[in-house]
Amino acid sequence: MFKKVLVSEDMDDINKGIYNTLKELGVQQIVQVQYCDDAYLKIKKAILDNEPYELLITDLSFKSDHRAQRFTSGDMLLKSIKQEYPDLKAIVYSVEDRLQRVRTLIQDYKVNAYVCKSRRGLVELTKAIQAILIHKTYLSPEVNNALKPKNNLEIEDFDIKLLKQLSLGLSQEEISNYFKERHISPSSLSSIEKRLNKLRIQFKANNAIHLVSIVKDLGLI
Amino acid sequence: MFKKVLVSEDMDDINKGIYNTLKELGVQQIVQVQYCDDAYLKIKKAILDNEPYELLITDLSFKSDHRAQRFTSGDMLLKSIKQEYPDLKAIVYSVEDRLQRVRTLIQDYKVNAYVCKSRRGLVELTKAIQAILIHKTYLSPEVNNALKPKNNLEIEDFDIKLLKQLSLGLSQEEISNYFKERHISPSSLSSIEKRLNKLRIQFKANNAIHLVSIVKDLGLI
DNA sequence: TGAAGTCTTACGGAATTCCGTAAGTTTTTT
DNA sequence: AAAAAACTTACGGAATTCCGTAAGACTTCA
Repeated sequence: MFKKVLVSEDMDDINKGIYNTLKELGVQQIVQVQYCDDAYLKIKKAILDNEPYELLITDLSFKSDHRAQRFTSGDMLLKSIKQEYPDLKAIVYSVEDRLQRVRTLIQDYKVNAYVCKSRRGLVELTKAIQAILIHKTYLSPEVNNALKPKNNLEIEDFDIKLLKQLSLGLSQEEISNYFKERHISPSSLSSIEKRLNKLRIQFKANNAIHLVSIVKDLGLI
Repeated sequence: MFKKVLVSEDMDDINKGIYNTLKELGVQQIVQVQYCDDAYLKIKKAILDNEPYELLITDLSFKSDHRAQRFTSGDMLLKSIKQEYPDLKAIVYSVEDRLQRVRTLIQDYKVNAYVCKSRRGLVELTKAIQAILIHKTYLSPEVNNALKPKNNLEIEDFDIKLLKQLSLGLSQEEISNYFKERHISPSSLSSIEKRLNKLRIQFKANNAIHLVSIVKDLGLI
């Protein structure tokens, strides 16, 4: 378990929750700040003192007040920190769930986990920490599909249905009608084509026959 | 076991073998004739006497001699007999192994078994009799595929190769070239098409995709 | 809200498959 | 050796699939 953790979060009550969670996880040294600038300075200082933080947990949005700040948001803090100290693990803990923002943080800033503040937020935070301990990134369920569309195969239930009917000998037009009858969307011939084309690319199949052959071997249908 | 059996066969030594075999099987009454005409008359007579034969075993080819005959071959005899008395069981016991002739006898004349005279001919004959007793038709191994091409799968090595390449994503034209390179015949696009069409019909597949799906499920490829 | 992105649908042309017909070859049968 | 059957190949048109473009609806983003 991490020994020294920095928490950057301006809301007192939330800070309390995080603190308790970290204590329960066995974190010995927990430092909390309410401004991003403070977080930045503490991280710098700790490194100079040769007692670096192992993990940063930060919110994204901070209420602005009379104090003028260099970093007004968690994004900016993370960008700088991760550039200077790529090895420092970082978790975003925020209500923000816009997928593109999540994507930027994970892919560009190399944040290690993204946890949405929600009813189960602290549980998710625990999972995130445990994931990072074994060098994995973690996304709470609300934003779990932020990365998938780009990289991975996002084989939906729909795709399985589609491939299944295809393997049963229906033509693309018949599948279209089949879906229309059952009010499964999308159902147009054009969409069927498009989806199959996507699947062909994903599975590196030369044609529909090859595609069905591959997914049968994979046990998908 | 059959009680009353008629054997129509013009070679003495073979007659002897059949006789012994039938005796061993427990057939009580065995009548042997050397002309098809005699066989026909005996069958007629027995029915009139209300003591009909239960089984006819006949050769196909008979040496012609001075006696003019109405039926010069077993085929003709069987055709007439089966037309008049469809219930009388009949076994052809012949050296003939041309598949088409076998097919005609079984499918058109409704002969119950076809046994090739060979080294193991009498063993096969025994099997045939036992099969007929449980109302099954029997074909000795030499001609066992006489019926299969029509009904069943006569899946050749070629077909497997073809289906395999198809499942690997090659177009029919690519398969054609693939076969040409490897001197596998037939290799023309037209032949590939024709063969696949035959396979589709055999496996009741709607299209090539369906076909590959089916043969994969069957474990053929 | 306006802009950007995604999803669904439509359309058209090229490529491929599907299917019947038929000619030329080879094998089988008589 | 001639006839019949089966096999291979070719050809042409219809149907289907493949593939790029694009418009309209909806969602997400700033």
